Amino acid sequence: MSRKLDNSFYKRPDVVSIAKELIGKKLCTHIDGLLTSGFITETEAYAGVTDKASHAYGDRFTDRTKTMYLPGGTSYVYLCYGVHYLFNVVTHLEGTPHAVLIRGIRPLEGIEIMQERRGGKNPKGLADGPGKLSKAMGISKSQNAISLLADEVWIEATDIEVEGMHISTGPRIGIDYAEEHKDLPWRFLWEPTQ
DNA sequence: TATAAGATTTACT
DNA sequence: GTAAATCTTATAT
Repeated sequence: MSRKLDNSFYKRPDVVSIAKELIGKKLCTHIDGLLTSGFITETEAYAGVTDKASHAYGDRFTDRTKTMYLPGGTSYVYLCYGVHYLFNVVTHLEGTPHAVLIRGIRPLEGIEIMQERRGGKNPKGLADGPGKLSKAMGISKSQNAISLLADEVWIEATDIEVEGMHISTGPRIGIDYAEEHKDLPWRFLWEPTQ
């Protein structure tokens, strides 16, 4: 049974709400014939041309950022520091570079596969950062600009009780250059009640 | 054309 | 706690 999120979720205009609602959803990848999935625990919203922290601030349109201008429901995979891939979800309509950065997940299926991809580390800290997450799930540049409605990378709804989840907010990470925008509470973090 | 800095992680001191 | 790895983009020659 598929509970895959579709355009009615991704194409809404409020990227901050989408970022918050993605917490607790299930991120799945089916890459190189291997299935992995995990609960999304940490996201950040990037609000296109008006957000100084976004690559697309001021309507910058380059080979790298053009993916953010695609319609909602598209993946945006970006190579950071020349070393790590960061996975984003493009939202809203074509021509509006809104995106949600997936910063962390809690591994669910394919944990052994993730460990192997990450070099045999223990499950703790397997995918608790944007670069680690992408590596654990097999995401690389070949997953850039693909549809999240297809069968390679997608997000499913879950049965988690949203009301009961503890979601904390705070300023985004690693964007001190964004001046007055750096303190916006657009980072969402799921803290499970163990 | 060349240089600097970034939505990070890892290893070493 | 500090530094290195190493690709893309923006700014300066």
